[in-house]
Amino acid sequence: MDLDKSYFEAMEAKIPKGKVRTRFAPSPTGYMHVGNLRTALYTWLIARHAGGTFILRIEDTDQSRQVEGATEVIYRTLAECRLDHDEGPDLGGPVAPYIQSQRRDTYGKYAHLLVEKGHAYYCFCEKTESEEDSGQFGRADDPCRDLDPAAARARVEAGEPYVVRQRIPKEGTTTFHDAIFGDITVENSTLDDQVLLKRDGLPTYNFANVIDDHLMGITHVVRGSEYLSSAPKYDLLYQAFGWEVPTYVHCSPVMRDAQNKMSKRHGDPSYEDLRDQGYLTEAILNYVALLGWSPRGELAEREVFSLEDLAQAFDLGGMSKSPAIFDIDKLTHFNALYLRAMSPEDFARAAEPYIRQAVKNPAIDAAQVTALLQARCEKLTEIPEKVDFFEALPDYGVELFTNKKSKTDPEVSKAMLQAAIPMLESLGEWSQDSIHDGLVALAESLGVKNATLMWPVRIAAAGKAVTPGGAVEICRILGREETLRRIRLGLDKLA
RNA sequence: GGCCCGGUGGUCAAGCGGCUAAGACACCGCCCUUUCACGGCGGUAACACGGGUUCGAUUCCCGUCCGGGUCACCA
Repeated sequence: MDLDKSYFEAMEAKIPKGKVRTRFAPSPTGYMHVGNLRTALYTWLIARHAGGTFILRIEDTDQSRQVEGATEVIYRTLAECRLDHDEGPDLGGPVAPYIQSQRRDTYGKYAHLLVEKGHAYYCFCEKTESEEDSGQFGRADDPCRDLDPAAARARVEAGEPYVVRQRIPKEGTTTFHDAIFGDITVENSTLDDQVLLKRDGLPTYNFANVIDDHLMGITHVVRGSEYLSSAPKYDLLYQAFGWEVPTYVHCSPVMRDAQNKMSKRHGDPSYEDLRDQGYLTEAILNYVALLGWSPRGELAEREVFSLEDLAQAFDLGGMSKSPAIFDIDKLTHFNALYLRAMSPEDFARAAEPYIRQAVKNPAIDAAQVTALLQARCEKLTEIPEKVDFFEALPDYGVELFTNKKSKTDPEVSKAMLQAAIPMLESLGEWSQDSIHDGLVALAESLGVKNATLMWPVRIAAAGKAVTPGGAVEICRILGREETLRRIRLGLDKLA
């Protein structure tokens, strides 16, 4: 083993100091689920709130689980969500490389260093079945633990396969601190001599994490609470190296229901799935931020936060210890809020493609349609089905002409439509106001309520019971000719 | 099963020894109205249970129950 002191000194020298540094460290699975996104968001928020540095690190130490195009999904998602990183595989940085598979030598060196220090040992056992039959204790009494160091080193140098295991004290307790869970103390006897360096020379997740977080100068380690129980072993590792322990921030999981986490396996949506379902990135981030974190003090009642607002308001004290169930209805509500908050121009730009998906006829003015839609849709993807009647009159039944509230039935409707035709034909200009005034005046002269006339006109014009906009808007958009054609068609049905 | 963590309405949650226990989503009414929405107003609905500590517990402690996590040469 060459334990070149200067190597470690050089590594230490590169570590940036004095600023908050956080890292999002996904393993490339090709799927960015909501829990992942939330972890990335919180990690980013901690950095930005403090004016610190946000780092992207790819954890690909599992040779058997590589997924094609997986890192692209990560880059894409972070970029779309505007969770920009300052250092990473693509950008480089002072502590490059940022891909674990490219840091292999480093882990090996530190593993051997730890053996040298006596806090780890070489293990030549085939597999770890001994844990099974060691009774009460989850930990094996690994025979290699007490091998003579010199003898063990000789076997390693002779090329015998080995793993490096952490030497956990048999006695005593270890207490570690988490920013949201507080102090947690465990008996060392419940901790096992975990593998640090695998037989293939690559580090385990736990080891690589500690090494990288230290060497990259990470000050806040944000991760899922499933790592809570391995955290004491991390502290022991930091102690063994004589390193400063970073602040741990363990996040409770995002659940699909009371007992299951969100997962790809269950078909739960990833960020990109949600986006494809018509959810706005800002709405997703806003909602996800509030799943497990809530503002406190005077902000306690506020729910709408832009990314910038979040960066300013975010604090670890507002984080929840218990799991949160993902509620698509509430996300939908946020989406509707964001849709309505858009300027009419922005909304029109976003909505037009969806309108054109259903309405090809260039005579239909998409801009006029979007104006009707803004207060009426929760997701952009529901637009096509709402506006398809502009393209083609649906085949509808006469029962639609019956509405008890506006006192209309087929008989009344027939009279209304018959009266409407000459009026609409003689209208000077075809505008919102002229149609509206004409119809209202007609209702008055006929001695009926506006609704009694409007209902059949709208039904005849649209061919469906529920429409965005009323009779006037629909007629205006359809144009005089098409409106009259549809009303005559309605009359045919009523004949 | 051992160890660790958690437990306020269906959901997200505020609360951090004294409150008629916020707010939001969903749901249900009413108003507005040219259908549906939007908007406005109102309503149903919660401190898991049992012991302590205390003048006083949702809040602090213990136990029970329930839920989650973890016990890999996966992350």
